[in-house]
Amino acid sequence: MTLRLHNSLTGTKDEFQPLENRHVRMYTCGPTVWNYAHVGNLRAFLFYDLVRRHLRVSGYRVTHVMNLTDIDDRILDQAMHAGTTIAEFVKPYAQAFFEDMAALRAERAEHYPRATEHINEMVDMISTLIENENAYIADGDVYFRIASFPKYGELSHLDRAGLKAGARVAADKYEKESVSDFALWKKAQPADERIGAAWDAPFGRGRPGWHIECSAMSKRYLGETLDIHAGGVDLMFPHHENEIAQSEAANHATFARVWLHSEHLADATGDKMSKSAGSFTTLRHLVNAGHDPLAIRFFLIANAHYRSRVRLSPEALHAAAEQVRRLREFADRVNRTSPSGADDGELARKTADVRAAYRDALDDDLNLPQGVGIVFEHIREANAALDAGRVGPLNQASLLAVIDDLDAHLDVVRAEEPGLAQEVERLIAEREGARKTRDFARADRIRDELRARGIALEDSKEGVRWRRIAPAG
RNA sequence: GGCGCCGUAGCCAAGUGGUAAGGCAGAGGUCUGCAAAACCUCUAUUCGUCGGUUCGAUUCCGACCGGCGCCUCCA
Repeated sequence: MTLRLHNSLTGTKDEFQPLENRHVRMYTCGPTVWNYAHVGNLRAFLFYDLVRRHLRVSGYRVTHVMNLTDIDDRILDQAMHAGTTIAEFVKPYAQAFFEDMAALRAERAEHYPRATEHINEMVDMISTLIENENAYIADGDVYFRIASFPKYGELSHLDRAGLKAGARVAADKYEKESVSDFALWKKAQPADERIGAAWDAPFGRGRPGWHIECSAMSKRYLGETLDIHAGGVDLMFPHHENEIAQSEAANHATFARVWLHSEHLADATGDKMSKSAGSFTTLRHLVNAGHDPLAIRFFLIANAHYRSRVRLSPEALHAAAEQVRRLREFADRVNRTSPSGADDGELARKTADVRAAYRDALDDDLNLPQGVGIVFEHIREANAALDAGRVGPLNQASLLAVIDDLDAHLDVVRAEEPGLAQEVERLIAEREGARKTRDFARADRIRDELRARGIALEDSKEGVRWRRIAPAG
């Protein structure tokens, strides 16, 4: 099967074909660094990670750009209150974003452009739009003239005539020609100067509107036409719609050929997780509550398909952690096996089928949950074969390949575990001594102590194994 | 009001016009000094409700009930 992706523009799963052979240009909407990212944001970012990983697995070279929005109204407000410049205010949150991404094992994008470092590109694009009469200046602000772009609304399939009258459309504060026209540039206010949020431009000193950064920066790093543009569903309108209008009006070229949108993460009550609504959870919250970042990663990308809503719950997180544990357990076991007998032909055939089915699941609009199910089913059979000693050298190699296939997307199995503390080794040896003298009370006491500290012991024919678990209690 | 999504076992969840993957939780068993891990068995005659199309529908169509999203802060 070839890769098919659900394109929001067409509303169907379409066969994916980049413009340039074997090379994909992808732009994804990154964080606005005005606060810590919440796990809903992180779900979208890990979705981008899944896309790029599967593209690479599929043999493409990927140039992936993810922006950091380091100027917007919220940042201005917060910096103003904090009495700092926007650059200073944003710093810890930008750093936290990269820390979160690393903790969740997201691959790094090729570029992480920041809005404030690309003011020139934005000014150039706005100038072009003004020249083309797609934009106009009104009292020092610059607006995009939606009436000049007939395709407007094509992505979100919104009929502007049907918009709820007055819904969240602020009363005309400026001299806009139409309420739907959106700001490309906002005139500098005296307070903006104090916090480093104003720049010179031919059309007046000010700061960029929200949408223009993505149009300008994607062009700078990826050219006029993107193969893939991704983001959360809530960005479809107006953000992505506005990006299309700006870019296509300025460049006279298709902006993005495939649009991917990931669904929301809901909070425990089932409502959308949202900062403004006050109900959101950060990665830090979950980690402090004892959740393993890798279990969180699994939950966010493999518990449900990216286009369906998921509800964050302790039960779901626990189930994810158990699945990660089971995968690691299996990989470890296959690694430890020293195959003695001949290969099992039936097992070999099934393993090959599973690898193909897994690949097909991912090719079908990145259906990782289905892929995971396919692999787990095989793990049960493989474990049974392992129990029966029916695993030969080729079987072993192909079982490891199944795990590698899965881990190319999941990346939770090979992630290294912390080293074994010398004290733990000493305690294990001590317990072995006790067991040899059949002093089981002492042996059990040592095992219980380790368990309380998050180390589980397992006795097997090959010796004592240990692994990290959530500390008891 | 406009546009759209969802409703599958106790929980999470995949899925197909031909008779329900997988995981978690739970019960019993094998193995073990006891455990753990692993495996085996069991846990939805049924996919929100009611109609329709069809030889056959969870899957297509319609209505209804329930939950949710977007309609210029938002991943």
